Amino acid sequence: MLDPRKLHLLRELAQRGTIAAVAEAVTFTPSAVSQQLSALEREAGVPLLERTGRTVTLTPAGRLLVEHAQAVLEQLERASAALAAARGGPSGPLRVGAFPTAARVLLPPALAELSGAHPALEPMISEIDPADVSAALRAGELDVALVHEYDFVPPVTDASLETEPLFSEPMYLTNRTSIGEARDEPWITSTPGTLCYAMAIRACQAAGFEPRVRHHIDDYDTVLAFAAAGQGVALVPHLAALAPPQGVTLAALPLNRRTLAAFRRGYGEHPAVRAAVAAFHAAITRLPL
Amino acid sequence: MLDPRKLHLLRELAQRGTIAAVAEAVTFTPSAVSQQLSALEREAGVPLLERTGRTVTLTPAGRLLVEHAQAVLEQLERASAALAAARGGPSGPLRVGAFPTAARVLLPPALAELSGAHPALEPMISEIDPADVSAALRAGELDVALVHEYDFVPPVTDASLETEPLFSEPMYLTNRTSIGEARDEPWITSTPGTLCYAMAIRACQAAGFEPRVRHHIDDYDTVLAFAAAGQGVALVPHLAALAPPQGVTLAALPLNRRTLAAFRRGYGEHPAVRAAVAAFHAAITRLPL
DNA sequence: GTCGAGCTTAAGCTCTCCTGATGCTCGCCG
DNA sequence: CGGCGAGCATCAGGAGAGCTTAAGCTCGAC
Repeated sequence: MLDPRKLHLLRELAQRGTIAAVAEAVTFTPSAVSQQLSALEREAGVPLLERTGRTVTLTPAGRLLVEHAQAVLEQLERASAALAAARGGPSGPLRVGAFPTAARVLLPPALAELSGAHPALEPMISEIDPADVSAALRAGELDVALVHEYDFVPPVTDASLETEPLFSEPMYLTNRTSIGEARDEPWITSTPGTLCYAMAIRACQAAGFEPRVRHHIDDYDTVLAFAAAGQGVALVPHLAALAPPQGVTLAALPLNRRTLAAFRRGYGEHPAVRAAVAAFHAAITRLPL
Repeated sequence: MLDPRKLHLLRELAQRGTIAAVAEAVTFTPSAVSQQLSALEREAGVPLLERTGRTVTLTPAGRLLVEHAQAVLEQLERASAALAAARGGPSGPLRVGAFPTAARVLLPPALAELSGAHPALEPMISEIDPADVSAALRAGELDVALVHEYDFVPPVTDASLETEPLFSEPMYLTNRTSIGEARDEPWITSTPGTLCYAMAIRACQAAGFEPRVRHHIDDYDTVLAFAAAGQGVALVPHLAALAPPQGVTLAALPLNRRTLAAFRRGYGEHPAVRAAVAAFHAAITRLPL
C-alpha cells in the first residue's frame, strides 16, 4: 500500500522544487526526505524523480502520481474533518494565519464572535504574509488563513488549497488622484517579497513607469504617517485608511483588494474551520465598507 | 495524519464483525488488530468501538469513519492503478479468482487471448467460490475475480468492490421440466456455504418446498453423471451442460445466472485488470450462449 | 458451574525511519 | 582552470513503531 506520508513529500517536492526545501518545510533532514522518496520510487516501480545535475525534477510519472497524491491527501483531510465533527462542536486549538491589516481590523470582532459562540475553541493567531500562507497551510502549521489578492497580481493557485471569498475593498492613493500623477514621487511600499509590494510595483508598471521606492514599511498606520510627513506616496487599502491623519488625502483608485479565507482542500468541513469562516463573515457585516 | 493501514482494519471490522476475523483475514494476531484499532481510536479522539460483552460493535462515529476510510482506500487504489499504467503495458503477476465452471469454460480462451496480447502478464488462477470472493479481493489476495449471482440470491453488495457484468445464461433442470415436478425427488446440490447451494435451496423454497438433498457435488460434470445414474435432480447452468451425458434431459427454467467480473473499487483502472476484463469479454463472444 | 470465544494488556523483539556524517556531482566564479 | 558551495545520495547508528507471544479478563453457552 502506498504511504500517504511519502505521497505528501512528493507533493511538497512538486511545489517547492528541491529536496532541501521539502526537508525544511517538514522539519526533516534532506537525508530523510531523499530516503523516503527513494523508497516511494522503489514501491512505484517506475522512476518518479530525474536526477539532473545537482537537482531533481519530476518525471511525467512523478507528476501523475502527484495528482493522485493530492486526491488521497484530500480524502484524508475529509476524514479528519469528519472525526472532528464527530467529536462534537468546534473545540481545541485552531491555528489561524492573518495578514496584519486583517489581524488588526477583522480579527478582534471575529474572535469575540467565535469565542462567544464556541467557548471550547482556542484560536491561535499568527501574522503571516499571504505569499507564505500556502506553504504554511500545506505543512499543517495553520488550519485556516486570511489572505488577500490584488488586481494585477495573479492569485496563488494551489491544488491542495481551497479559498472562500470574504469581501472586496477599494485601494486608495495618498495625496494624489491618480497613479500617473505620482510617477515622479518617491514611493512608500511594503517590504519586497510581500504581496503588497508586488501589487504596488505592478500597478505602477501598468501605468507605464517603474516606481522609485524610498521606504519599505509594512504597517499602514506608519505608512500614512510617512505620507503625512511628505515622505512619499503610497497605496493603502480602504480598511487601513479609515481615519487618515492630518495632511493625507485619499483618492479611490479603480483597483481592488479581495480578502479570502484559505484552508486545505477537504478541511473546510472541519467544524472549527467552518466556525471560523462563519465568524469572519459575521464580523465583515459590521465593517465600515 | 490518519494511517490508511488502520483505516483498512476498521473497514474490515465493519465487514466481518469481530477483531478475530479481521486478524485472520490480514494474517495478523488479534492482539495486533486490537492495538491498531485502539491507536486509531486514540488519534480519532472519539470512541469508534463499543465493547459490548465479549464482542465489539462500531459506534456511529466508527461507521462514519468507515465511509471515509472507504474513500481514502479507493483513492489509494486509483493511485496504484495509475502507477501500474505508468509502468507501461500490463505486466507482472495478476491474481485471478474464478468459480469452477468459469475456470473450465471461460478461462482457457480468455487466458490465451490475454497471453497473446500481453506476453509480459503472468496470470495466476485460483478457484474460489463467489461467496468468498469479496473477502479475498478486499484482503488483496486477488486482483480480479469471476463471480456469478442468481435470481433469488441477493447479490453481495460491498462498497469497496466494483463489478462489471459479463454475460447471463439460463439454468436447466435435469430430467424434469419444472421445479415443482421435482418436489419429491432427491436433490444433488453444491456443498453448503456456496452460492450454488443457496441458489438451489431458494429456488425450491420459492416453489413452495424444502428440497431433500442427498448429494453434495460441486463439479457439474459429476453432477450430470449422478443425474444420469438416477441419483437425483439438479440445477445446472447452461455452460456446464453443453454436452449432457446419455440419460439426462435438460429443461430450461425461468431462472438465470449472471457472471460478472469483480475488483476493488478504483483498481479497475489498473492496466492488467482492464486487459483481463477485456479478454473475458472477447472470450465470451466465442462462447455458445 | 465450567468451558471457551473474544478482547485486552504487558513484555519482548524486529524492523522501519530519522539523524548525522561522509562523499559525490555540478554550477558558479575568480 | 581550480576552488567552493549547493544539492543529493549513501552509510551507520539509535529511537520508536508495530508485531508476536503469553497471560488475564469478561461474558455467553451448555
